[in-house]
Parts: sequence; C-alpha cells; structure tokens
Amino acid sequence: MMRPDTDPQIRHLHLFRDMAQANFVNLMTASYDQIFPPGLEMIRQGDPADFLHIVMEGSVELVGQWAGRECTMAVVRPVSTFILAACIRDAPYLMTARTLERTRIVLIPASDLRSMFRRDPEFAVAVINELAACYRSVVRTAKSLKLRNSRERVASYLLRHSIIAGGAPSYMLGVEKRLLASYLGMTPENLSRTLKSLEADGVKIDGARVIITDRTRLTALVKPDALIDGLDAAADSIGPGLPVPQV
Amino acid sequence: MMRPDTDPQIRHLHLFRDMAQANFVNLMTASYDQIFPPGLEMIRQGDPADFLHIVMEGSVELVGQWAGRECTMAVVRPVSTFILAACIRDAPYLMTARTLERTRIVLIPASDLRSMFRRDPEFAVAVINELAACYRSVVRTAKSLKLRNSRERVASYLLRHSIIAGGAPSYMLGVEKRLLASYLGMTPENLSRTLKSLEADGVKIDGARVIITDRTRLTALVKPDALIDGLDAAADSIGPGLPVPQV
DNA sequence: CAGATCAATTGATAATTATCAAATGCCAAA
DNA sequence: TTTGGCATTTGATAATTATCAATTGATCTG
Repeated sequence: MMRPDTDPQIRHLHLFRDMAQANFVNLMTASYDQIFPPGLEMIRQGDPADFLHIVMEGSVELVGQWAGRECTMAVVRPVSTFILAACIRDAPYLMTARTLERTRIVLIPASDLRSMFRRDPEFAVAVINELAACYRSVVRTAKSLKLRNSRERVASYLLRHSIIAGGAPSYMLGVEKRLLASYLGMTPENLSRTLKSLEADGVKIDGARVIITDRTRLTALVKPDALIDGLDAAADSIGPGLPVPQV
Repeated sequence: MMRPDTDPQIRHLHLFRDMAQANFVNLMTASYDQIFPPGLEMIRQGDPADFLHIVMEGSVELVGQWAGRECTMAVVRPVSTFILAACIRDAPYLMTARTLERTRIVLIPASDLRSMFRRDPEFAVAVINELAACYRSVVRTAKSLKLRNSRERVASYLLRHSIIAGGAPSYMLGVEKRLLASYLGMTPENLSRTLKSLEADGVKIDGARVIITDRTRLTALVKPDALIDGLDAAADSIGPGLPVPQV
C-alpha cells in the first residue's frame, strides 16, 4: 500500500517526528497510499472522519459549503496533513476536500490514530502541539475577517506572502485569483478591482506575479500584526492557509 | 491559595475529569485563586501566556484588537477554561481578556500544565479532545462569517440559542446587544435594524427577551446546518462562543 | 427623585461589497 | 496553430453594511 519513499517525508512532519519508530511503522502499515485525479471531491463535508489525510504530491482545496454557496478555507500542499481534528473527535468533517490537480494522498485510519496517541506519549504531545497551532491559526483568520475590510485583507495577504517568500521584491501567487478571493472572503470582481487600486499603495500585480514596488508604503497601509499575520512564530504557521509563494 | 470549594467544580471539567487524582491535586496546589473587579483587562493580547485561566464566577470577554478596532471573539462563563492553546504553545495570547463583571478566576501556571500532559496520559488525551473541539468551533465561526451575511448570522444565532435553551418559545439574550453585534461581526446599529426586520420572519425582540413567534418560518430562513451551528454535537460545543441563554 | 451615564434606537448618508452582464485574455486540447 | 473553455477584467448597478448625528430609554448614583 505504501511506497518505499513515502515514509521518510511523513516521518519528518512535526506530528510524527518524535514518536517511537515501531509505532510509526505500525501507523504506516495500516495506511493507504492513493492517487486522485484533478477536481475530485475526495471528502464531502458531513461525512464521518475515517482517515487522517496526508498530501504527498499535488494540492487539495478545503472548502466550506452552505446553502449552495461555498468558500475556500485552505489549500493544502505537500507534505502536510489535514482534518486531524475531525479524526480525533470521531466527528463529521466540517469541510469538503477537493483535489486541485493530480494528487497523491496517504490515508491513516482515524481509529489507529486515536489508539496511537493513547499508547505513545510523544505522539500525544505532538498532536497537542499541532492542534494548538491549528487552533491559533484559525483564530487569526477569524480576527482578520472581523477586524479588517477586504482591501486590508488583500494588502496584508500580499505583504505577508512576500515576507514568507524571503522578502523578495516579487513572487508568484501560488493559487488562482478566484480561489484567493474566496479564501479572503470576497468576490473575484472585488479582488480584481482591489488589486488594481493597491498599485497606488506599493504593490503591482502582473498576471500571477506580485511585485512590491514600495514596501514602506505597503507596510504602512497593512499595519502588520504578529497576532494576526503571525510573522514572528514560524511554528504557528502550521495549519490551514494558502500555499507558500515561490519567487 | 485555592478555596476548598473550588476543586470539585474544576475536577468535573472534561479537561481534568480523567487525570490521576494526585496529578490534579498537584496542579491545583500550584494554582492561584484571584478575584478581579468588573471591566478589568486581565490579559492583554500579545502578552506571554503564563497561566491557563478558569472562570469560576462572573464572566470574561475575549476580544481581538487591531489598528484601534476591536471585536468580541467570545464570552466565557463559569465553569470553563480559556487560552489553553496559547499556554500549550508557550506563545503570546491572541486575544485580550476583560472581565464583564466581578469575576473569580483560577490560574494554573502554564509550565505546570505543559509538564503535566507529558506525565499524565489521560490528561494528554483530554487536552487533545479539548483542543480539537475548540478548533472545530472556530472553524464553524469562520465558515459562518464567510458564508452568511449579517442578517443570516443574526437569525441563526437567535434560532440556535433558542434550541440551546431547550426549544423554549422565549429566552433572554445573555449579553448586551453591542457585544452580540461585535461577536457577530457587525455594528450595533446594523444589529438593531436587523432584529427589527426579523420580526417579519418569526422572531420578536423585546428588550433583552427573544420570542420565537414562528419557528417554522425562522427555521426556513436560517437553514440550520450541523456543520456550522453544531446542533447535533453537544460535545463540540466546548470552546469559544457566547453564553447559553436562560429561559 | 433628579441628574448623569451609557446602551439602544432611529434617521440620513456614505462606503463597501456583491451582482449581473459583457469583453478580454490566457491556456490547453485538438 | 487554431479553437474552445475558463479565468479575469471591466462596467453598470444594486444590495449590504458602516458611519455620523440625534434621540430615546434604561440604569445607577448621589
């Protein structure tokens, strides 16, 4: 079921780094390795949480749905896990998961997971740390949604990702703009107009490329806040979000 | 430091229910019991997380702040804990905590907490469950903010709390309206007008009293969703929110 | 009880954001 | 290389939400 090259990448995740080797092997042995085509809904929100998912290749969009509407909550890129909390609580998934491209996923049965953190204290601590980080990440998101308007969210997103990209003066958006719009809680039209208007404040957008033309000005506009944008705590950046940009 | 009557109430919390008695006593012995006057900022966002807080009496508002604005993220009522995640990650608080009235708080040093879940496996499991529930709770909040407009959020709040209040035809709002408005991500003026407009859809508001006049109609408007409003999973209702209404 | 204080409401207006429709541009499949 | 299908952009307009100002109402205090 598992490819021989899969183990080490998973083993390096914070979640699995510290557990006993025998226990890790135990989890891996029980798990499945699957490949999904693009655009496939691999999880529907409301389904029982049977498996912890680990993205090995490709990318997965997590979306919330209600009353025929939907919004992007996160995009998960390799190598990372998703829907840990649902597995732990043995509760229905709160989000739908859909592949954005051809994607390879490792699936760990939720029951094995739950019995494992009762057996392996190091794993339990890792789960605690992961969940706490994820929780804080969503709290930041909620703060951003409630305290900032859409223009401020766009500007802070662009600046933050420029910093994540190593402070480079330009970088590529890692996702389609309509997806980014949904992630930021706005319409594609609104995002498009907002991006144009931000040219007056120090960022230029050329297709999928973001060019910081006046970092000082943009920073003054954004008023970055460690308690929302989390620039200080790299460890906290685990959890839902949008992929790290490439220069 | 601790009052003799404090222990049992804390012991009954999910978080502490299953741990070894000796370990619980150990935590309690290291903790402080303090009373704060109304309107006191007991925690400022950004402060290092030194203590897990447990509200024993009174109530505490958790607010997010940015650029001179602020929004209510939750109101915590007895007996429950708050800012667990910050303590675990040994990271700055993401929210400011302010007493709404005279409030008694038990403070457990974060360092004791962190060493305890490494020693007591049952406690570790309880922390895992608590954090997973809190995480899911905030994800629901984020979904609500992004998928619903303010009128829909108000309506769903009113219906949900009527159900929490045991399906009673009328109940009291547990909080001031300006606070509710902030919690729902809108202005007090907007909330006031929205409440009035909802009289046409099955809820009437008389001061702080909510009267469901046409549950069918209101339910049809709200389109309650277990994956946002969490009516099915009582266990999930741990975590940030607004207090349970009284009939 | 009067006065002060603050929450809540109401009205008028402005800003923000969404919707609808059409045009443009980009990319991949044929 | 061309063509079809989308994503994106742009324009026009409507809906939603916020802001400002003034009033009303409730509560607390001296």
